[in-house]
Amino acid sequence: MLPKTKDKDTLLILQKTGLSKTPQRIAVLNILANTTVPVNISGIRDALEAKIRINRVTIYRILSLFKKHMIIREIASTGGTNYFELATMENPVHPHFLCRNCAALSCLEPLTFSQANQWLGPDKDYSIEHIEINISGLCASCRNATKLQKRSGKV
Amino acid sequence: MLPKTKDKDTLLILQKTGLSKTPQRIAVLNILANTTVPVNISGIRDALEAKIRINRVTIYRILSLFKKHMIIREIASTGGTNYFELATMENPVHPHFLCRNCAALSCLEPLTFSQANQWLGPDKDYSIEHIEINISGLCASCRNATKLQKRSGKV
DNA sequence: ACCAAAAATGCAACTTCGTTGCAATAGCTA
DNA sequence: TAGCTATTGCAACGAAGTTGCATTTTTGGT
Repeated sequence: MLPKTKDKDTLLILQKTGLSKTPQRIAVLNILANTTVPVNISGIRDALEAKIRINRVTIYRILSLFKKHMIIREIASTGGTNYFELATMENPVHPHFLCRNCAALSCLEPLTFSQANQWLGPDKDYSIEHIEINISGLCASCRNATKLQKRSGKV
Repeated sequence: MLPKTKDKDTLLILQKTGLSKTPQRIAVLNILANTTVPVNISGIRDALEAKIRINRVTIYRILSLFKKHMIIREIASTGGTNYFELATMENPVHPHFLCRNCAALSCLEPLTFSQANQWLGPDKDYSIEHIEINISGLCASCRNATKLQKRSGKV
């Protein structure tokens, strides 16, 4: 994942995004910036517990705010617990590896599809058992609906 | 997804897997076999409501049983609601498209990584905004731990 | 530095989700 | 069909996530 980020940098992220610099937001962002692996909500709560008094509702609100502003990415995983990671230019979208035994989620090297073939080569340090590809965006009908709305001036 | 499956076929699936043919299991399997898109739990509950009296706990148990026996696959999606689809040889692992507007999940053609490059070509019927790749299996340390356990005869 | 407006947080309550233990019921085999 | 075993239903529980509202904190202008 990312190299360790200084607290100063996380303040900059908030500033650039135009979000107010509250202690809670800084704390959450610091956790995401200084972890080597993506963290899920309970991991974030645990990490915060030692550092700051924060309501669990606030964590949810901060995470969805960060996600909305694309400061962080959410990583889906079967079983319901999703993970979060910092979304910076130095940390582009990349595959993840979820161990079915210890449930640890680790980051793999970013790869283009053309690289993927050779990348999925012989002996990697994981036993790959399942590859899941999820693509999202707008389906045809929603895209058309959006266009129509724009034409007619609706929001 | 799959072509419509006859009720007879779903009975065969249970039989081949060695699971008892209860009305509840047949009903759940029929829903998964006769949908054109993957369904999430609430979709399954809605579809079942009209057909059979079934406890919600039973649905969870049946789904995890089916998953354990690899009759179905679980598809992760950000936001927490996961989807399920039939896992047959005619329906191999394939990418999915999640519309961020209507939340409909549809199936894309199965593709090898080497095909992916050209497949992600110019005008598709989706606006692709995000590609998520999740790979799972065993990480190095868990794999080694498993080996050690096997050697020493532990389960 | 201070003050007012706006924004963010905390709190309480609520809904939904998923799980577990146990009793009742239904499926399977002889 | 009788009896054993597996499955389902039920009740209860804990965790997850959301919402409305009161309180506190940021922010920006003076």
